[in-house]
Amino acid sequence: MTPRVRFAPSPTGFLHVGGARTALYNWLFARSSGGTMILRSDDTDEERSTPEYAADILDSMRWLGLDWDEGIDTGGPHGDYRQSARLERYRAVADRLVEAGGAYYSFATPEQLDAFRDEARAAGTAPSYDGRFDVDQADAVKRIAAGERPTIRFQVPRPGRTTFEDIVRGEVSFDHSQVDDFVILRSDRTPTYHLASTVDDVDFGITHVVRGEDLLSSTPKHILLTEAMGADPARYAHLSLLMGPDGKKLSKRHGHTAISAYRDAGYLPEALVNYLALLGWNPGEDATVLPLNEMVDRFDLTAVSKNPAIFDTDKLEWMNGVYIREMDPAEFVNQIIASIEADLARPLTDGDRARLVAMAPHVQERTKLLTEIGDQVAFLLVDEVEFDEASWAKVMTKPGVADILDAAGERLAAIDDWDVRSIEETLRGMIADLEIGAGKGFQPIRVAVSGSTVSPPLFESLEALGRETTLERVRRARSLVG
RNA sequence: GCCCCCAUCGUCCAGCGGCCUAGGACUCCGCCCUUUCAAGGCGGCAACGGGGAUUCGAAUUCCCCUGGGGGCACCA
Repeated sequence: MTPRVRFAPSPTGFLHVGGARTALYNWLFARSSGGTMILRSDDTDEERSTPEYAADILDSMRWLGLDWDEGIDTGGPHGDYRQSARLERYRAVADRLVEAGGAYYSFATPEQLDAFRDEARAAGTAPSYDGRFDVDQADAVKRIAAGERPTIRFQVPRPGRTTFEDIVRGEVSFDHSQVDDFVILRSDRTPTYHLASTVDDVDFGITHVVRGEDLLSSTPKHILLTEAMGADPARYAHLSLLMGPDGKKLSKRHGHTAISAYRDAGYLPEALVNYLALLGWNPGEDATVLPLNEMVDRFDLTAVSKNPAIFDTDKLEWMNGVYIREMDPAEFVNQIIASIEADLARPLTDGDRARLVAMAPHVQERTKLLTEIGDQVAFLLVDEVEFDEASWAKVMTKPGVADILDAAGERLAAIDDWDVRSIEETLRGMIADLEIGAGKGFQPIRVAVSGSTVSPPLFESLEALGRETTLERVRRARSLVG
């Protein structure tokens, strides 16, 4: 039997890094085992679900390069893969369970339940509801006819115990005294997560449930429900959760955790996916940077780490730099032109484009985030440079700067062919004649043309800038030096 | 409170009874290269939470403690 796995996000929020990692592990498992990847929408919470979140999840999945064989948008043999479209099915399962005696109408009030839980807690026993307020099912029909709206609860066999072999954790066991008679159908006859999710897993033939560890203690419920439906439970693999830098569960408090926020911050999907994969799995042979297709070859669900992992942006940033450097140069140019036009909110002139194209390879080498490119190349696109205060103070107030700028202006003006080679030759000749070092001789020119002590390589920058602009900027800086 | 999971450098991962004076990557710090900044090269700092037990021998097995995480809803 070929594996069938699913990623089943709830459209009550953006796709965040934790969810994306779960999706990725499901995807890697499917692709490495010749299995089927299914994308489902667990949207039974009408209140909190929104179309915007649903769209964000799809967009983010696609952006990351994670596709699916069946599911929302793509369809498949099981019809609609959104739970909101399958409500009748869940009701039918719940009703049949009541008929078969595996579930019961519950009229227990919230007050009763609260009181019971408080007492249990105080007594040091498990606060799991065991049906004690619903012993009498005989008049359930009458009460319903009279207008009461009960929930339907699953009857957990007690005493009892559910034990299963988790693929990443090994044997896990829960005593049924810890498992409450959980609600499967609410009083408004909408299904709870436990019901909808389990029914779908059974109906869709899911063989492996790969999900977050937060669902580990709900697993007995899902196994019990599956068995009550007369089906064989899937294999379960519970992934440890992702934490913030403070060791706490990753949340909005740690800043943006949405995948789309990383896209906007200038990360490459390849880098994000690579980094996420390494959070809890190691491909062996000290491999760190490896593309999705190579991960597929090496992926092994049983080798996934049990430790919770901290989402650490330092390493992600480094990896992003690696992927940027590995990018196809032409693709890099396209990316930066698009992103800079978006920043400037205007189309680039032909001259701007030419300058960017010339500079691109040198920028590509020193970029960690796509979003920082704008600053690096700003000097190529403005009419007049703005001088960074610290840079000016550091180099332009030194003695001899005026002479250096004068000499540079003079010699650069005399160049016949304005290219890197002659620019370098000229300026090196200048510092030799002036008997000064490269640092002392070149930094004033750098600040004059770029506004900062930090810039892409000098000779290449001058070439890209063009003779006129270069000379103009050297003159202006010279006049400001006094 | 009850239950479940986890425990190696600051972080992510190797290690699955002797090969460990614990390895790699990120970060950080030096040095080299160098026109700045990066990149790259070389080097360095840095960890088996504690206590028992098993064993000739434990990072590796078992138990307890401690610590961290998760769950205990008519949310998912």
